[in-house]
Amino acid sequence: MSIAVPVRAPRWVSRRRIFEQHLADLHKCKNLVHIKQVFAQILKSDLHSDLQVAAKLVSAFSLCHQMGLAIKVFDLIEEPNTHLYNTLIGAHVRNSQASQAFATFLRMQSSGLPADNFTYPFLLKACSGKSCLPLVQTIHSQVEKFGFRADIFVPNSLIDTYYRCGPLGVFGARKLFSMMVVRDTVSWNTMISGLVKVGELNEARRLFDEMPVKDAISWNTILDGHVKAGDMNAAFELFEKMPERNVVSWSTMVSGYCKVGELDMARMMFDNMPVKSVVPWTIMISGYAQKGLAKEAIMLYDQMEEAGLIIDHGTVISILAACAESGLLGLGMKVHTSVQRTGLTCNTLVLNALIDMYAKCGSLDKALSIFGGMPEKDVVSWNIMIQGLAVHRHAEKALELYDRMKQEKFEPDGVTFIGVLCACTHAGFIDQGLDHFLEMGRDFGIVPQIEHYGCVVDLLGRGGRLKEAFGLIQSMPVEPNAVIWGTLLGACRVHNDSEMAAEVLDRLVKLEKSDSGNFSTLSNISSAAGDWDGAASARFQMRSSGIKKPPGASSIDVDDEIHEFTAFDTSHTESDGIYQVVATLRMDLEEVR
DNA sequence: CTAGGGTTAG
Repeated sequence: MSIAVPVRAPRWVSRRRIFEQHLADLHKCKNLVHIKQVFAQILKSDLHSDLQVAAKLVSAFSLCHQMGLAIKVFDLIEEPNTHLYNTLIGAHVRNSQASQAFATFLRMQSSGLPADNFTYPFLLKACSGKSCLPLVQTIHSQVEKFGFRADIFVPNSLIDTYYRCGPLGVFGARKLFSMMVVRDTVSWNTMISGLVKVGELNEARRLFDEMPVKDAISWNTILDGHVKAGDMNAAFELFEKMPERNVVSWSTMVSGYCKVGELDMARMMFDNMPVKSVVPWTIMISGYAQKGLAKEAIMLYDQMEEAGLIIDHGTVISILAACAESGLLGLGMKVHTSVQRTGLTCNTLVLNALIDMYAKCGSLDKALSIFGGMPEKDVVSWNIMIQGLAVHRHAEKALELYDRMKQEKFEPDGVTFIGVLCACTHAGFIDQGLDHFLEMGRDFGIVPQIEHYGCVVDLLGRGGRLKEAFGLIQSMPVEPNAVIWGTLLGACRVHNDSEMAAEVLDRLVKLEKSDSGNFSTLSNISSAAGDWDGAASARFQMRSSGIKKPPGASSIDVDDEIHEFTAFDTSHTESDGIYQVVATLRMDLEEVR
C-alpha cells in the first residue's frame, strides 16, 4: 500500500533554480538590494572565484554606481582574464571614471594580458573632447599594429571617437574611413552623424548621397543635420522624400519646429504622428514649457499621463529644465509628483533637475530639502545648490555650502566657481572672491575660462573697482568677448563713470555692432553724469547704426499664466493697477529707509 | 560603434 504524495520538487531544487536564474541575469540587474543578496549566496556557494560570475557582479555593481564593491569583487580574483579586465574598464567608463579606466588598462598590460577587440571600444568611450585627440591617435596606432581593424566594431568606434574630439578629429576619422576596405552601414552612419556633430553639413550630405544602401538611421541623421542647421524648409523637403518615417523622424521634425519657435507647426507634426513614444511627448511639452506656455504644457502633460505613458528620466529632466528656464513652478511640481509615483526618486540626475527647477522658480526651501535628502550627491548637485543660493542673494549660505562640499571631499569644478564668485559679487565680498579665484587654479588646477573672468570683472566692477576690472580684461590670457565688455559697461552705469563707459563701448561695438542696449546704457550713464553731449552722441550712434532689438523682459507665473514685463511697459491689461501697487511699494521702501 | 527628448555656468 502506498500513500499518495503530491509530486513536488524539494524546496532546495527550486531555490537553486531561482539562484541560477538570478545569476544568469545578474549583469543587467539594477536593484542593489537584490544584487547584494545574490552576492551573499555567491560567497556562500564559493562561486566568487569564478571568472564569469565575477564579471557579472562587476557589471551589476557598476550599474548601481557601486564602484567600490565592483573593485572589491575584482580583487577577489587572483588571476583575472582579459574579459574580466574589459568588464572593469567598461564599469569605470560607465561611471565616468576615465582615468581609472585607463589605469585598469595599464594594469592589465603590465600583468602581461593582451588587449582584445573588446578592450578598445571601451577605452574609446572614455575619450571625449579635443584634449583626448592624442590619446585617440595612440589607441588608433595600437589598433593598427595589432590588427584589430579586422573587427568592424573597432574602427567604427574609432571613427565615432575621432568626431567626439571635435573638428580636430575630422581628419583622422576621414583618413581611417577612406582606408577601410570593409565598411558596413554603421561605418557610413557614424561618419555622417560625426560630420553633422561638428557642423559639416555639406560634407555629411555628400557622404549621404554617396552611401550605397541607406537605412532609417542614415535618413534620420541627415534630417537632424538640417534641423540642427535651423533650416526647417530643407528638413521638411527631406522628410517628404524619405522612403520610411519612423518615430525618430517625426520627433526630429517636432523638435526642430519647437527650436525655431514654430510651435503650431510642431504641434501639427505631433498630432499627425502615427505612433508616439514618450520622447515626442517630452519634446512637445518641453517646447511649450520653454516658451512659457504653461497652460498648453500642462494640458499636454495631463494628456500624456492619461494616455498611460510611462515617463522616464529623460522626460523628467527635459521638462524640468524647461520649467526652470521659464519659471513654470506649477508644471514643475506636477512633474515632481509623477517622479514620486514612478520611483525615479533615487536618480541623481532627476533630483538635480528638480533642485534646479525649485531653485530657479524661487522655492529655495524645497530645493534645499531635496538636496539634503539626496542619497547620492554629485558635483552637479552641489553646483546647482550653490548657484541657487547665490542668485537669490543668500551669499553666506552659498559660501557655507561650498565649504561643506570640500569637507565632504567633493572636488569643485569650473562651474562650482561660477557660483562661488557669483555669491561673492552679490555680497560685495570682493577680496574673498579674488581669493577664491586664485584658489581655483592653485588648489584644483582649474584653468579659468572666459566665464570666470567675466565673474571677476563683475565682482570688481560692481564693487566700484573699475580700473582693476579694466586692467584684468587687458591682462587676461583669453580674448575678451562682448559679454565681458558688457559686464564692465554695466558696472560703469552703476557707478556713473561715463568716461570709462565711452571707452568700453568703443571696444564693445567692434565686437557686437547690433546691440542697441549698449548705446542706451551709455546714453543713460552720460545723462546721469550730466554729460548731455555724450548722451546725445550715444543716441545718435544708436540710430545711425539702424539697430532695433527687443528689450529684455521679466516674467512671472501667476496661476499657470505667464505675464511678461519690460521697462516702462504699459501693454498689460492690468497695467494701471500694477503701477499703483509699484508706487505703493516704492513708498513703503522709502519709509523703511 | 550609428538616429529623436536630457541636470549646473555664459
